[in-house]
Amino acid sequence: MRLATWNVNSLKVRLPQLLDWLAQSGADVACLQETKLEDGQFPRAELQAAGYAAAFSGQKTYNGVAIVARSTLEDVSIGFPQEQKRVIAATVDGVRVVCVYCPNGQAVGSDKYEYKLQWFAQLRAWLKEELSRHARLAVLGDFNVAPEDRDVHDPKAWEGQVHVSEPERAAFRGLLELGLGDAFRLFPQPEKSFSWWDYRRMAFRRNAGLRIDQILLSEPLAQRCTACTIDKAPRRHERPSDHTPVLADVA
DNA sequence: ATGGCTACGATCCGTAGA
Repeated sequence: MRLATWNVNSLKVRLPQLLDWLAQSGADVACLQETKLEDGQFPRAELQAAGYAAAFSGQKTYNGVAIVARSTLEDVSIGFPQEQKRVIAATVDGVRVVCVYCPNGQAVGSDKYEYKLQWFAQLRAWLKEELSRHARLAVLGDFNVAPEDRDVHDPKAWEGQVHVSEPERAAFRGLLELGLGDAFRLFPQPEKSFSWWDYRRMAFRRNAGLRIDQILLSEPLAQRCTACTIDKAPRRHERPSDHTPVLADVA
């Protein structure tokens, strides 16, 4: 089973790229973030024609998450109560799939930063509950945290900044402490592997990025995980998302 | 010096992202 996550930064703009990528990547399940679409605008028919069912929770302009899958999506849940549409979960082929779009946090010390830390505490509590019911659980998404310095192109320049600050990293580790593993770090990886690059200053060409999109696997899934990779190809397209997909294979 | 892109929904600039 091939699981994937991709912050598409507007599904309306990126739908053609998503359909191409689904056909090429072999993804069985794809978690999408920043769809920026109300549910009535979700391109259900286009995805269905491509062979994917979908569960989605969206809003206009901001946020919005979706899970698309070749198999049936069962027991769909929109996660913990919230105005911002950032969490959706479904069971696919016996795997509990949780799609998250964690808050950005804007700047350390801002109201949005405090919201981000509180949000992670809520997510942790909610995931703990989900894990008690689902041994085979995967959390995929844009966590907006680079867990370690090796996930940052220039750790010195980023030191203490939002996405790498110690409280954010502690919040991320708090999720791992529930018994989840960062699939990407289960395997040897190339140095300077990132999943996001700023649109400005030719950041992608300079590989000035962050690894802020992750796939977390519960122990039974981590033991069966055979690969985890970042697919940089979509970031090279015309009009790309600033994020690129991350994939994990689970036997 | 603190911007630089991109998407969006509002107007022809502001907000947000990371």
